[in-house]
Amino acid sequence: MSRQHGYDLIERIGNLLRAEARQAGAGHGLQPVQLQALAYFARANRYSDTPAALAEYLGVTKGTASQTLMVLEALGLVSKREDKDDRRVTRVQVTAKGHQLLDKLLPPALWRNASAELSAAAAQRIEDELVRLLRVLQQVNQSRTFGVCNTCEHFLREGGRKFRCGLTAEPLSIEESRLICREHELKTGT
Amino acid sequence: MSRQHGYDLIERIGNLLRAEARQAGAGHGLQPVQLQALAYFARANRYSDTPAALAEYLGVTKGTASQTLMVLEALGLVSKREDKDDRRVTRVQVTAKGHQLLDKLLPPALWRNASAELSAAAAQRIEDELVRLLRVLQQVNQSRTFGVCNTCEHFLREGGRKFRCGLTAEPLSIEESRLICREHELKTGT
DNA sequence: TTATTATAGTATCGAGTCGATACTATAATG
DNA sequence: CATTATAGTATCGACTCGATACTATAATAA
Repeated sequence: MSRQHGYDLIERIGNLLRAEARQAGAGHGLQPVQLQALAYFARANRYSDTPAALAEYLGVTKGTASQTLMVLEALGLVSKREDKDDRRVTRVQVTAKGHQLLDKLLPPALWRNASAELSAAAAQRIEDELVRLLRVLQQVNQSRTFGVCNTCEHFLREGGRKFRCGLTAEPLSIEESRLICREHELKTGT
Repeated sequence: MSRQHGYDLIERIGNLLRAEARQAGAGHGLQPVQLQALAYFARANRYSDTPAALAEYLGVTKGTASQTLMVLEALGLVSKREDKDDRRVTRVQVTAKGHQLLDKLLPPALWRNASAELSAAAAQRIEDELVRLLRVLQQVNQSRTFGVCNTCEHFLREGGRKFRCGLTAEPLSIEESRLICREHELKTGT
């Protein structure tokens, strides 16, 4: 019935959620971008917990990403440490305080309430279509997918509960296999 | 397959499109928000072409909306005029230059290319689910829907090609009935 | 009528985003 | 060992955006 185009719809939805995220974060002195960055590191695996990866994920320059991180660090929501092997890289962890805040703020109340209004089936349909849309966009944009490790082209099952990354050849824990990875690639033929 | 949650998906999609919109507008000295505002006025009907309506649409304060408009006016993309009946209100029109720019920039190339990759049926499925999601969000948020006039609860067909708004009692042209309206309300039982 | 209150919009300020540029430090490559 | 690439930071300027205060006009109440 509605004659709105897809792009307008996405814009509308984005505006509503952004306004909500702004309000949610404002109470704790956080901008929407900062909240997104915090959420990213809470779900990033060991190949993806760096400022450079955040910049790619958010689609901003590394300078901007660096600034965002400085704010989060000053607030005690994340901590940094130097990588042992490559002393150029900095690794970022979410602190207990950061995790606590995330649990409280994300997803925002509007989203939670909206989800409650939907049947499980309806929510699943929406999610399925969103996944399709995202994949096409990423494919066209040739951007990294930042998918979950165990859905990756490089993910190997070595029998039982043993997993390995085919790209780095390193073994992976179950927990690790559920985090998002910068090197994630869509399985061919999916 | 994917274990990402709906909210993360929306965030990802939003980031990709926002980065694209930023790039598109940057070449013409426009910020993403300014482009959105311009697009809004290009599709706003006569009840909705004011700074206050823009503020509601974008979810920002009227001060912010006013500033955004000042930029667009300085660039010659919109023009303002006083309302005849209520001298407090300002009406905003997109200039020829503004329309020209919009045609060039929106929807952004990424979206156009992605659409080209999808079958008509797949695109329709995505759009349908986006509409559902948006409606639930608006319902929960109790925000205005900003829908197209002829999908409104107040829209009246008076036989043939004659239409009328049941809220203001004014007659509507066919063209007008295709624009978005600040007073739009979802039909009950849809 | 006249006071009060509500609404539309602008002006101004400060905190923050974000891109651009330049820079340092380390690693990889020739 | 020189060159080049990469990770990250520092700094600056243009801009967003909320908060607050303000003006002008309209609607409402006394």
